[in-house]
Parts: sequence; C-alpha cells; structure tokens
Amino acid sequence: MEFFDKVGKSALGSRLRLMTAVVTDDAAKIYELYGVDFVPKWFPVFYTLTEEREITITEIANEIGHSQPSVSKIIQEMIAAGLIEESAKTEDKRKNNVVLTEKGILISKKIKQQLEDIDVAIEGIIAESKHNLWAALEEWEFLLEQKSLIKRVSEQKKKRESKDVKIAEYKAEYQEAFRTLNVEWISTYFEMEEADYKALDNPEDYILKKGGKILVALYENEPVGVCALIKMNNSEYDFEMAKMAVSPKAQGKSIGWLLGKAIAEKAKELGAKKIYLESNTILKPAINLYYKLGFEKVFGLETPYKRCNIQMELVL
Amino acid sequence: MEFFDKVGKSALGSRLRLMTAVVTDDAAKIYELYGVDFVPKWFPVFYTLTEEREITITEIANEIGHSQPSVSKIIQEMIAAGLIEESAKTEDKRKNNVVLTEKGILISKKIKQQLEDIDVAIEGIIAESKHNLWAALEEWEFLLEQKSLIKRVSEQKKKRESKDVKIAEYKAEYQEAFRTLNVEWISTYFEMEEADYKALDNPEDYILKKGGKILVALYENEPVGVCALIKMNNSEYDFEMAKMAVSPKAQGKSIGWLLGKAIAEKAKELGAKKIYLESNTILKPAINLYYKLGFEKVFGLETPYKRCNIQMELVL
DNA sequence: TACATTTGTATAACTAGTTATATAATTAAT
DNA sequence: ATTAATTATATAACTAGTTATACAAATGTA
Repeated sequence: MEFFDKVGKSALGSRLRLMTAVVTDDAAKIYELYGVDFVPKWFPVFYTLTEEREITITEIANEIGHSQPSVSKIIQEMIAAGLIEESAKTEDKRKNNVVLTEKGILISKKIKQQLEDIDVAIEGIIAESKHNLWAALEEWEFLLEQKSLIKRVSEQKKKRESKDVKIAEYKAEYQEAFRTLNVEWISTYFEMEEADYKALDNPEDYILKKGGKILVALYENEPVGVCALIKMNNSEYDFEMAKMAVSPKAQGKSIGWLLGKAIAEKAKELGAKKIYLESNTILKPAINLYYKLGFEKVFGLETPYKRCNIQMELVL
Repeated sequence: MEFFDKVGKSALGSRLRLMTAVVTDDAAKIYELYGVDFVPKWFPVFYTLTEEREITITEIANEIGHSQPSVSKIIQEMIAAGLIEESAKTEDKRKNNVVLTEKGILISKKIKQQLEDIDVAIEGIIAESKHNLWAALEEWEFLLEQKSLIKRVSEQKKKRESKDVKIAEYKAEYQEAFRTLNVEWISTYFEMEEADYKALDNPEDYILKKGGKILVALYENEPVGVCALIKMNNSEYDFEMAKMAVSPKAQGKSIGWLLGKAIAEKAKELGAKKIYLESNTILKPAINLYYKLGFEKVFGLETPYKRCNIQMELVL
C-alpha cells in the first residue's frame, strides 16, 4: 500500500489491521478447501484442547491471550457444533472443564495435514521475503511487554518538550509567576505561612540581595516553573533549595528535573559544597525527584516551617 | 506468547490480531495523552483529507484500503464532531465531496507533533529489534498481492497429495473403476455411445489384447483416475490417448497431469512417436490439461464419436 | 432517445473481538 | 461460624471493521 509510505509509522495499527483481515479472510477459505466444517476463530481454543486433556475456560483464555468472555462464547459455539463437551468430573462447581468429543478428536486429526500445509505455505512466504514477519511479531510482543507503546511515545514527548524548556535567570517580570506558582501548590497541600509571604512577595530583598539565586523555567516563553537557592548563614550548608514550583499545566516535561539540575549547577558555580532542602513526605513526586537529583535524608536541623517533616542534603 | 511457538505458523492470523489489538489500544491512549479529541480509527481518513483538498468517499476508501461503508461511517462521525464538512461544489450529484473544517485544520496541526513522536517511538522499537515489522508488512502486502495465501496453501496441498498418488498398471480388479469413472463424466456431459460400452465393458479384448495399455491412479489404494492408450492401425499415430477419467472426489491432486505424463511415458516405452486424442471444447479443464501436457490441435481426421469436436496430437 | 449498466453513497445486518457487570461458588479472615 | 474477598463463568452492550443491498445519478448503447 502506497498510502502507508506516505503516512509514516504512526499508521502501524491500520497496516496491521489490514494484514490481519487479509490473512484471516483466507483462513476461512482454507477450511473450506479442506472440507472441514470449522470456523477459523475456534482454532486457538481448539488447539489448546487438543494439547491439554482438560482445561477451564479462564485457563484457555490466558493461554491464548484472549479475554475470558471471548473464549466463553467460542466454547459455546463449539459445543453447539458438537466438537467439545463439558466434562462433569470436577469438584469446583464454578469451573466448566471442557474436553474434545469423538467428533472433535476426528476433526483434530483431519485438520493436522491442513495445518502442515499452511505452515509450509507461510514458511514459503517467509523464505521469499527479506524481513521475517513471524519473528518480527515475536520480537514486538517481547519489546512491548517490556515497555508499552504509550510509555515509549510519552517518553519521546517528554524528551522533545524538555528540549524546548529554557532555564533563565530571575527578572523582575517573573515575580508574579514566582508568587503564583508557589502559592498554588502550598495552599493546596498546606497553609501559607509568614515566611512564605515574605520571600514570595519580595524575592529581591529576601533572596537575591542576601546572596541567593532564583531560576525560572520557560516553555514557549511563559514561566512554567521556578526554584530558589537561598543563602544559609551559620550553617554547614551553603544554600537551601526552596520554593520549587512547577505549573500543573506543564507537567510531564521534566521541568522539575531541569530546574533541580540547573540549581545544583548554579550552587556549584557559586562555590557551594553542600545544599539543603526541607519538604513533606506527602509530596511524593517531589521527594522522588529529590532522590533522583541525588539528595539524601538528614535529621535534626531546625526549621521555621510547620509543614516540614523531611530534610535532605546534596553534596555537590 | 509461548502459545504461538507451540502452535506454529498456522496461527499467524491470531498473532496478527493480538498485535493489532495491543497497538490500537495504545493509540487511543496516545490521543488522550496529547489532549486531542480524536478517535484513532479516523486517522487514515483524516490524513487523506489533509493531503487532498477535496476527495470523494470511494476515493478515500481505495486510498486507505478500507471498504466504502467503513469510510462512509467514519465520515459521518467526523462531520458530527465538526472536523469535516460537505463541499457543495461538485457537478456529479452522487458524489459527496468532503473537506476539513477550520477545526479540522487546527487539529491536523495539533496532531502533527504527536505523529512525529509516535514515529520516533516506533522507529526506536524497530531499531531495537532484529526483524523489521514495518518492512515485513510491506513485503507481505506485496507477496500476498502477487499470490494469495489460499492459492499458496492450495498449491502446497496439491503438491503433497500428488506425492501420495501412485500410477499403476491395469489389473482385472480395476475394470469396475475403469467403467464407473468413465460412465460418470461421459453421461454427465454427453450420451454414452456404442463404442464406449465396448471398450469399458471389456477393456481386455478391446484395448489390451490389441496392444494398448491402461493406467490407473491410486490414492490411498483406491482407484481414483484411469487413462487408456489405444493402439491405432493404418494411421500416422501409434496410439490414441482415451478414456481418461478422474473422480470428482479426488480433484485438486494433479491426477490428470500425472496420468497424462505416465501415459506419454508408456507410449514412448512402446516405441511410439506420436499420440492422438479426441475431445470436446466444452470440457475446458480437460482441454487445458492437454495443452499443458504438450498436445496441439490437428484437423480433419475421422472419428466414430459424435461428441468429438477437437482433435489433438502429441509428438513424443 | 429510451433502456440497461455502472457508479457513488447510505443503510442494515453481520463478525470477532472487547469491557463492564452480575451471579454463584470457593477461600480467607475475623 | 459468619462475613468479606476472590475466582470462574456468563451475559449484555460496545467497537471497528466487514458484506449485501437499495437507491439515485450518470454513462453507455441499440
């Protein structure tokens, strides 16, 4: 199909669907050719029953990768066709153990030669082709099991978008964003405290003039994340990392990670050896991020914030 | 899936179906991830509309390999969603030309980045794998277009079964089969004639004792095909190939071909240079077979059979 | 020019699966 | 010994396609 060359790989689902239709349409004709009264969709269930003497519906479903209702319906059709029957000898009355009937066993023998012919025909196509479809499907099953397509796409999205995120130095025009973004999350989870207002309303005086720094993450030139480095005096630490906030609208772009990395870098530039932070364990994604950035738990320092129940440090 | 290793290639349809389900399930989630109000199945139609400014439903269906009703339904859904609209400016009133609306154009722009991300993600999987699924699908589309799966399987069936066909010399026990098989086809298409009864009721006297031969095709030890070589005197031909009959139950096993080849071989053994046959053009498969065996049309010989309207010879 | 055939679309009914949910039987937990 | 949770199955309702068919418009032909 020329169409798929134009569209690109994102039409993989459509391409697979068409090939599936082509193959399964012929499957029905093949049973006809061999004069077997059999519906192609029965095959995986039927095959399982020729292997396992007795097996429940749910077990079959797991074995062949169908949903349980799908197998349930197929079983009913095959019972109606006289190929299988319920086998009463089970203690668990919920279970519906099924086995092949005489007729079923007969058909399984009749079908055997047919399956071999199909196998040879498909092997023939594989031999004719450069790229092995069967092996490719097997690999894809494995690779998508490891990491699903949605996961892979979402990672790619993050990667691309984080490239468009710029980390900039604080300017007066970002004061409103600095305040809003922080008020947003603080008041969602906690109460705003005195110390918060001071720093957020007047970062110039309370952070920058005291030797601190503020970085802003810009996405499409809009400030979507902020983080501050606050000078600590009379302490083993040089700076506290604080007031980190990312707009919920800009989630999934690794903005927290980029800000954290940039802040650590900035601290190093300023000659710092160790930085410190305070947080609360109910902020699980934040705590995770801190660990990823290399922070480790420390204990016993004083803090003006009620909401603090975890303290961490990063050795630069 | 372990299952597929056990079952073998004949479960290719099932394997494709499962992979299709896995991929298309994630496709829906991907649109959600990008916040686009869009149904995956719309995509091929939508894509075509972004390429072609104006296009009819049937043209779209051909382009993307769907049935026309499928596209018809998708178009209706997309019109309801406000993505496309009917474009009145067509003379042919049967045609329903459709174009993207403003909203549709907007979404096509929004979707662009998403498609690129999917493309990158899928390219990633292809890069991770040894067997290229995308390329394999392309090859299979081509190869199955050239010769369908049912055709390939049916050829394999024929090939295998013809191996189980044995060509044997005539024995008295085959007289009944020789008669029945011939009466069957002759009386279906024509009337039995005097010359038929003579030869069929008493092949010993009328064929063998006069220097002719009869060969019998056996499948599972049952006679399923017969053919005679009748000595011709006072003629440029050494033998006439006649009374060829194959049981309809044993069709598709190349029995006619095997008998014809064996008869020609036998004639050569007996020192013949040219053999002759008479037939009727309404027996198309038979005439085809004779051509395949190397016979060519000749004209103007006398014949005792009313049903004869074509005469052929084979130079050995 | 009138009639038959072809073309373009829509609709109905089907297929092979799915998810959601109800029910009964069994197992686990207090 | 109850009660709660889990398991096995069946059923209903949905999805993304299909084929068969009806109907109107356009085209071809005697």
